[in-house]
Amino acid sequence: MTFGEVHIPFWEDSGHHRKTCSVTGLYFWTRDESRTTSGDTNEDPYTFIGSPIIDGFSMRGKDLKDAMRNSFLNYFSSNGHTMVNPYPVIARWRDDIHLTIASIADFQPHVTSGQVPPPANPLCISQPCIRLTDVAAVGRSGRHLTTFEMMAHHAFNRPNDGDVIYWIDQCVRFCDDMLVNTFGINSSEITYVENPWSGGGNAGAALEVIVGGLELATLVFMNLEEHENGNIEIKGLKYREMDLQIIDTGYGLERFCWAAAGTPTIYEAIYPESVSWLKEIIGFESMVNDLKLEVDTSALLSELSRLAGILNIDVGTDVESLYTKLIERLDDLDIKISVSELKRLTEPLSSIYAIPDHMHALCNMLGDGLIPSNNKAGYLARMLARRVCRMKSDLNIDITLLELGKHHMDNHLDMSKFMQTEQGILQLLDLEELRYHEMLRKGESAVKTAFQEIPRDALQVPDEILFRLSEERGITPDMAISISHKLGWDKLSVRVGFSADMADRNAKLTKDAAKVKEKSQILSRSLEKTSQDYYLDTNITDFSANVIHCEKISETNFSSLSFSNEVKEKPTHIVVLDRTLFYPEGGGQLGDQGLFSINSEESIKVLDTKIEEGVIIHFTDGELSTGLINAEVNRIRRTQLMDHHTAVHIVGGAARDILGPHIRQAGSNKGEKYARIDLTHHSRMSRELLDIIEDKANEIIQSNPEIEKIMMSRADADAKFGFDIYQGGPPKHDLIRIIKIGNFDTQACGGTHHDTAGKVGELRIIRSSQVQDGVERLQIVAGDTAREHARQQERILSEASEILGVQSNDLPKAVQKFFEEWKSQQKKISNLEAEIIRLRTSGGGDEAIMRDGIRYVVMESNGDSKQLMKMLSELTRDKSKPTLAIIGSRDGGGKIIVATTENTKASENYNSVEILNSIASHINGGGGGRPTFAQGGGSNPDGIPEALNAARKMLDI
RNA sequence: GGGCGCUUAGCUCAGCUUGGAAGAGCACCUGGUUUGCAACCAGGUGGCCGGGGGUUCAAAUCCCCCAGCGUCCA
Repeated sequence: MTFGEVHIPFWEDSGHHRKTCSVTGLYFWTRDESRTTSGDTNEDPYTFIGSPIIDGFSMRGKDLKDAMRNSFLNYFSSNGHTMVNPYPVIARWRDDIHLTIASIADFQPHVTSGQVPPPANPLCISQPCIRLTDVAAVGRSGRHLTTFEMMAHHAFNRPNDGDVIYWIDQCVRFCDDMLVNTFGINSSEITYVENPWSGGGNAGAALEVIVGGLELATLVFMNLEEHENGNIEIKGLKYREMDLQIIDTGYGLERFCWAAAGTPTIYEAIYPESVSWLKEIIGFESMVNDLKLEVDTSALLSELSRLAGILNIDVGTDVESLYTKLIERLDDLDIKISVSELKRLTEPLSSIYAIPDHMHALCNMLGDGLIPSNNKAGYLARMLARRVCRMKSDLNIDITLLELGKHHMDNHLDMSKFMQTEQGILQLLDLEELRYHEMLRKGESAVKTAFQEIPRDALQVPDEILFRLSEERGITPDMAISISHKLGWDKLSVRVGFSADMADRNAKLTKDAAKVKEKSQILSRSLEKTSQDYYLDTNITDFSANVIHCEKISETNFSSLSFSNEVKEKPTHIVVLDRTLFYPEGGGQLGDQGLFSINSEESIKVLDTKIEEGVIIHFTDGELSTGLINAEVNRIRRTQLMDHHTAVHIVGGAARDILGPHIRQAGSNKGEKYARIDLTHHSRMSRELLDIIEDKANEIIQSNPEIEKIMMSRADADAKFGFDIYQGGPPKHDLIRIIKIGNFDTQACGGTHHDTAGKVGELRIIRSSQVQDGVERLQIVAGDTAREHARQQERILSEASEILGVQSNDLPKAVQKFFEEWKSQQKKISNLEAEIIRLRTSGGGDEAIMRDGIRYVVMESNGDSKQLMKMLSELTRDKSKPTLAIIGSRDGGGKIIVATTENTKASENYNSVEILNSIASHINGGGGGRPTFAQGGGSNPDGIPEALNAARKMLDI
């Protein structure tokens, strides 16, 4: 049997036949012996539109989804599966993806790798998912969505341990039974297509479940993992069997709804309220009537949806060829319509369909506490918000993003399940629309500048200009063209195929940028994991332990290491012990420092501590031989690190209490001198706000709650505290350490903490800055450092006020006064200088010589080149006095300026640049400029008189 | 995580490619015009050209570092 084939007893028991699809060549199983195609080919149009294939679901929208979901979950619950609550759509437990893209993503990588047991086995779930890869096709194809719920039943088997829940046969039996007996689907219309799946390092046989031309579900039997010595080859990669066999299924909730509703598109089945609301607002009916089409629009739409479903065209990037093909197929069906008519009908519709879908994704993301940003997951939310804003303006509707959000939440969402409040989501939507309009406003002048070289009657814009506007300013080609029409380039259009090229360009840029970072090893050989004794009692700092390994740090190894700026000396050796109290850098907390005693007199310094695969590595300034040693962690530094780490948790909790549930830690750093915490928030924080948070944090410290340190399994922690505890990053172990500070803050954290919050003493938030849009960084000092910081501030104040001879309180006023005086005096000086120049040049002075109607001025002066220029312009301004002026100054290495009065005999006879170049050698310099105005300088100021003499000689004066 | 761009007068922005006297519009002030308002005309005030370093005789302009802001892709 080759990989991918599925032979199970169920096929025979139920009268299935294995056949080859006449279109795709894939094998499929069916009860209908006369069937020739697998069901999901371009010869299998949707059969359920207008005649539903799932009975008994007459409702629409949210009610329909709820009922469908319940039926599914009930079926599996009553068949031995434990129902598991859905996970957030923001995949914070993973560091490889931002969004939950499938139900199995909930259990990756910890459960699928076998490291952590599943929360239940077998289980069923309906997981909201967001996939943005086909975002451009949403609304156009009739079936694409960015947000959907993946209903699933999962089983995790360990056949080697004799622990098998169920495998392929039972899985298909469940599926078939449910489709036929719960959803009333005609059994002869179901096909199971053998189409093996591989991706993300795993692979397995799989069946696509197709009914009525629509793929309702996929059943994946994941039992292979990528391995260099694997004996199974799939698509050029080698795989081997895993210990774990995973039933990974996915049933599209929305597709079930569509199949039950039989509406022209999937959007009408799940978002009927939004679709009709938007249609009403833009007056869709009268718009259609105005088109005076010969055909019935509802029939046309159904036809379009059927066709889009089977046309194998990338709807996202190649809209034009989709239209061309649609017209051809419609013509075959005797529906006569032109491309422009079809577009006028479907373009507004595609937006009407896409808006509720996008709002659904957006509300779900924001509901999970995401803050829109210009980076990472936050950017995805912003992109969706901006797509909606754009569609809104294409439709020319006068409704805010906030109103759309309100309408969507009222009709399609159960807000009680979200962490963010409805008010909070609305505020974020409002902010996003403001930012969008700000971008548009700036975009207008950007287009004006970018297009200034393009003739007004041009038909097209160079690609590069459009690429750059899009990448740097967020102005899509369509937007750029529409702005340009307003500005007077009324014949411009986007060239056909441009968006496809832009997608290619992005793909190429991404590919070029993808560099694999090599993870370098610190240790030259593998060692036993070190016993992490610092967790036993964070207050003990003296201990003895056995040295089990010591090596010199090679130059190449050193260059791949990075140390914090608190590591002042260059380490020479690394030392590994069997047990240690030294905390290794991790979770944003810097590594411990201290001493290793060789004997009662000699010791070496521990400069930093890191961890690699469970082995704790001490970086020292000397060598140790194996055997027992005494060691001591720098107690003052450790205490300070604990002050800072505990303070960071407290500030996070205080900020969440004051600003709302969307406040999350996006990163942190705790050193000896200060700590910082990055918090997700949509706006900049004022000093007043920081003060409020600071007060709250100090209140928490004063109330002195106990700091609990709880060890528990990953599954228990997830169940008890939810995913908010993983603020420091995705968890990497099965056993998790929870730090719980009263009721103020609970986090999974490996750092060292005090036993009670009061030990921190006091904390100050000394400044805030923005790391990226939507992330605010707070700098914190706590404990002794807080006091030291206050002292330093006072020193700065008193020193500054001493210089000005005022009291500290009067400092701002005094500085203001001095600054203003300084400015006005600068002004006065420059006016006086101008006056001097006028006086020196008005009369022509002794330096002036008249000859042949030209005034020659050759003189030395004071001042920098700016002042000289002023002088020269005074001298050569008057056209009635043709002048050649040469002025030199010893300022700044020597300056010479040569000028002639423009359009006069002087400028005709003399070239300033030539004169300058011929005399500049005397000051070891050079220069240049225009023929009537040249300036230069050099490095030999004392050469000025010689240079001027040379000029006089040359001019013969 | 990877790019790209922007920062110039109180505001909105040109100028940077190719180094050589800091610009426009709006706002503001003065004068003119007008019954008044709006508008208009003439003149004027207002700039560490984000910060720091470098190259150069000379940097808003070229190079490097930092900061703030924006934007695209994953």
